[in-house]
Amino acid sequence: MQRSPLTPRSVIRTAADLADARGLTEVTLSAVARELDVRTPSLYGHVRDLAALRDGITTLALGEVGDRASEAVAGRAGRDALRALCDAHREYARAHPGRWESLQRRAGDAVARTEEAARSSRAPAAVLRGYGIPEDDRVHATRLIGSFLNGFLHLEHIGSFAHSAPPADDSWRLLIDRLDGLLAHWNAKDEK
Amino acid sequence: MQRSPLTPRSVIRTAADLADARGLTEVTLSAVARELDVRTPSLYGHVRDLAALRDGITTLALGEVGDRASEAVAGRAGRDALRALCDAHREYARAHPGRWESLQRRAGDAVARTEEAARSSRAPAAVLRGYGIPEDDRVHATRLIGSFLNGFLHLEHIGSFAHSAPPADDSWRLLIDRLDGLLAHWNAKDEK
DNA sequence: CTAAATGCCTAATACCTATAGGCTTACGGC
DNA sequence: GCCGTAAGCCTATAGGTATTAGGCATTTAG
Repeated sequence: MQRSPLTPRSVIRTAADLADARGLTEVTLSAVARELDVRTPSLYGHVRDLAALRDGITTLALGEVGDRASEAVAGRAGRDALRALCDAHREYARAHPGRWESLQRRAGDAVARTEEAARSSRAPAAVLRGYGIPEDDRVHATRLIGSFLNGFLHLEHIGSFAHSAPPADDSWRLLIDRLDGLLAHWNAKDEK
Repeated sequence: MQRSPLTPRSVIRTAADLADARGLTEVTLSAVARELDVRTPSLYGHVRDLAALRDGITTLALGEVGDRASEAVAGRAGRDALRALCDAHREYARAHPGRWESLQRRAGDAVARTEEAARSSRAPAAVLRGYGIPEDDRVHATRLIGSFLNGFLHLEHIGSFAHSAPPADDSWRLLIDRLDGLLAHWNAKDEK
């Protein structure tokens, strides 16, 4: 039987799919090798080690989520853009729980220097540009959105909202609009 | 040499300390056993398995952070209380990185039903009580604070803020005050 | 004083990562 | 067309991990 040849890309893709299907902790070289119908040591020709495989998943996810966010934000501004940005992340987290998990770990230094990492920060920056926030405060606002997005989705993912009413969905809509208000009146607040 | 006897508590404490010292992923039954100068299988008399050990760390951390938050919040209100709550969490995350990490995982169902879990939700509730937020919106505001706190500290922990100026500290102060403003004018916003 | 229970131990199994070294196949220079 | 080489898989092996089974000594209870 013909097997499609192994490549770093195909190995990492398989690992990412496995992560989505069974959780990031189930991603082992053994499991990936089984999936590819290959012996474990054969993978070492394509990825340096397990850490590199995980960093690969992280980089892949970073690029994917960045792309989707950029697409979602394109052509929108203000509240619409903010909602689209947040929803894009949330949908990605739902559709690809394992890939999302891979974004929640401390990755190798190399990951931060990838083109994917740079790409993933463009959408939030674009959204904020529409709010007229002073240059100096932009980074803080970026961190606010990042923190909220990350925190909410993470808490939702680990089930923190699961056992209390109302559904997380309600909070999601409401809080995004509150954040929109905060960003829209960022400067006004100073005058109080 | 006299060894202090093993108990579920002492095993979990040792595991938690190990997590703080070397990271949660380094917490293995082997490592804990080495630390306690005991053979690995001996631990099974005190913890069911590795998952239970991890859940034990999570429960311990939940209780500790909840206590510190409650202490910090006691006798304060409004912005002071919010700052104290946030700082208590941040200081705990810094002093006990491994225990903090243990709060970021999907824990067993049993953890959510512990007394510690209930205790840990009291401080945020107390803080919000001071803001005059309508009953129905309390839970959303709680989730906002939880999301921000969790997200910010998590991103800081994995190093997301490390390679861009200004220091995370600046954003921390500023964003907490912004959130205070948002909470303080929670109702006013409706009338815009 | 003895029997049971407690609490640690050794032994064994089944995975896992990782390295070393061998076999097969395709391909380019001659 | 032949042969050396390199790519890409393989087997074998070492060492670390969780977990279970069963043994032995010491403490505790009757």
